[in-house]
Amino acid sequence: MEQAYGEVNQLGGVFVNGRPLPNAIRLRIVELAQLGIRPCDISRQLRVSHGCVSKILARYNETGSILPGAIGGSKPRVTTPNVVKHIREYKQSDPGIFAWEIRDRLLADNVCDKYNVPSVSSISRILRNKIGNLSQPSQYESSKQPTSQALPYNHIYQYPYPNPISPGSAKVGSHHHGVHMPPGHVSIARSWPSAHSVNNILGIRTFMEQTGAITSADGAVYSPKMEEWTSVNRTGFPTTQNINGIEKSVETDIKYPQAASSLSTVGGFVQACAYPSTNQYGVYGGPGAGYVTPGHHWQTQGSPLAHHGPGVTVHGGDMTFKHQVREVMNRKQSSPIIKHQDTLSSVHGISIPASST
DNA sequence: CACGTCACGGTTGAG
DNA sequence: GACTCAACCGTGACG
Repeated sequence: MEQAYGEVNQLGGVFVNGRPLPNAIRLRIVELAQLGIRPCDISRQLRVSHGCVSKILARYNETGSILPGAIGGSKPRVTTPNVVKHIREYKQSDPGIFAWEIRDRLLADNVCDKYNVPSVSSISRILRNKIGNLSQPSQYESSKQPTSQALPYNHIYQYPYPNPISPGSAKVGSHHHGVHMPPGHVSIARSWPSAHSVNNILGIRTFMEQTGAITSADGAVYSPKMEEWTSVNRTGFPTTQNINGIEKSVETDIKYPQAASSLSTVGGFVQACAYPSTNQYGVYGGPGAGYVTPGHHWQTQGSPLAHHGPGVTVHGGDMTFKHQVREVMNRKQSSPIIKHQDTLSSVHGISIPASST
């Protein structure tokens, strides 16, 4: 498996079908764009299809994240037992109620929020399938926990991005000026899992990422496998609350040798990524490097990245770092929401482990 | 020519 | 443990 090297696209770039580009590349795309380089040129330079460049940039502009979305898994269901219960209640109290009215009520009663409220069609289905016969006395004895409901995931789900931290603020301003803005500060990627993942792990992930990236960069010392970031992807979200999750993820292995290698410099940037790029097999690894810098160094411009932020050049101590990271995470955990500042600082921290300490 | 969009074939991971 | 299914991916092509 590990050998599963990718395919080569028309531009000569290597990619793995079905898998996201390495964060390093994604990052690079964003950075170059911020430097004013046109997407078509970025595409050629990095040898990534323009469709992909377009997509990544669009997402970045929209969410502030360079990270790929959460792949696989199931989206948490919105039709939790509690929601169904409420629907049933509404229907019982008003048999003629319309699905859309139920939807509104769910929102009004805070049974759901706009992010997890079932669609009208879902409600209709529920009415049809689960509540077909209203007559049936719900033995759900009422219950009243209006909001809190048992939505295991819900709460998580709730704020896809609402987190101020993220996308909104950050991203927006940033992209145009390549200035000091970290291209991708942390932010959440998409709305669902990702969001969560980030959510608590925000800092964490960020870290990991960096770690990862960096690590890989250094490759030298350790053989870093980016397992770290691995599952973070979505795993994070359910697990979120605990490092456990993380730890867990860590366990999962992934080999992502050095996708980021060339980007070593980018290290700092990685922060951009709210969370790891899922697992990318070594696939990119081998070729990766090559692929990243296929012919020419994209660093053409004098490695913009490098200049970029805070001490970008970090690749500090891989593993070591990891550990640190973990710890940090622990700490960070408390403050799931790390504003970029924090993030940044952390970033700095990266270069200067001190922060973590 | 640049770029947004989307079908396609693919992977992933929760359930 | 195999399977399902919905989510995401990047490419490549179209407009």
